[in-house]
Amino acid sequence: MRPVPGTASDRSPAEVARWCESFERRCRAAGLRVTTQRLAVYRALAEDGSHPTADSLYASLHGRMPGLSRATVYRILDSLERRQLVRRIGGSLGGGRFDANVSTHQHLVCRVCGAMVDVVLPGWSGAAVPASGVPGFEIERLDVRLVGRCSRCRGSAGEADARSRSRPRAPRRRR
Amino acid sequence: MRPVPGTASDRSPAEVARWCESFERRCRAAGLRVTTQRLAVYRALAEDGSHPTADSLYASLHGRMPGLSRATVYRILDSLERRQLVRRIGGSLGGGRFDANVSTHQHLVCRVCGAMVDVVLPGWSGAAVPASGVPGFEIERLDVRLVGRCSRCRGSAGEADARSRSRPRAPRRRR
DNA sequence: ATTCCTGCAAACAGTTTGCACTACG
DNA sequence: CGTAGTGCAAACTGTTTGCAGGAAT
Repeated sequence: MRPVPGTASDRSPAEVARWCESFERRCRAAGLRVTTQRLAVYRALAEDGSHPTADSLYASLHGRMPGLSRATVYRILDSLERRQLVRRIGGSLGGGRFDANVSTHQHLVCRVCGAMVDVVLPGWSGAAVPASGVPGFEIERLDVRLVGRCSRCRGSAGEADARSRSRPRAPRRRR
Repeated sequence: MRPVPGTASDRSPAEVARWCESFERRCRAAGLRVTTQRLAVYRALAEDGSHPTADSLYASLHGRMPGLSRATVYRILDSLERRQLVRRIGGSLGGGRFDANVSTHQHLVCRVCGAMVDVVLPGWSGAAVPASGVPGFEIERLDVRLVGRCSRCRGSAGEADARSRSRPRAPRRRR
């Protein structure tokens, strides 16, 4: 799979360290066993602020952990998301993406290259909205994306959107 | 593919008629040929307020139009989205979903069953936000989802989320 | 008549599963 | 030592593509 764009966005080591320190505890509290694989996947996700996909995480880990299987990465991310230890971000663009940042925040999404960065808009906490009279619906959280073009993509004339970029691919077998 | 939940939400015939009437004109204006298939796909999407997937639309059309191919539905939706005649809604839940309603609005998403309904929160126009100081990012639109549980799913104890529901499936081939 | 569009089937990409085995607790 | 977790490979779902024939302008 192609790497997720915006890979340059690494998180501050201090923040990563803080998250990883408490991870083992939070894991146990959630009734999850602390395995080498789980730790590795979580750390990789915490360090990578580009909101990588499961496959993308697998690719970056596979070098260091040759035994690691793709299915395990999917299962781990699934288990972590279920216990709210990571967050899954819906994005039509190339499968589900993940975020180790579980505190309230929004996302800036570039429609051209697909880059996605965290942003905090003060006052946009979940509590701000449920007041609006909605049917019998119980709102639990807000999912806000600010879609536009990142500084890099504003320059390049490109009107093509992310989905349409021809991606490098192995030559297609003739039929 | 399984049908998208919340299929009960049909749009008002008046609204559908209005959209369909102008569709042919808007198509030509966008440089798209007006084909039987394009009309059919658009009408089906306009009538279905449940934000169906491409596959789901194909399934509902295939009965009436036996010749229609799945690839065509995908291509049509893609072409329409590019010209902004329909809107693609990113959602981790079961692939891309589409909406014939292209006016500014938000979505209520049930995390249990995946149902998705349009909702208009006054004052949440795109213009409300870009003022917030963001780097070199040019915000073009806001993508807001209110995630929670619909009235139907609040009743049923279910804590399982939509992704985890076992879906009916043909028996798996033994290996 | 020209160009876009469609149907078909195969290829692709992303994700999930059954089963046997490993290792956490 | 019991059970959650893992590796492997195959299967499955959703989507895209090349090509040849067909329809819209």
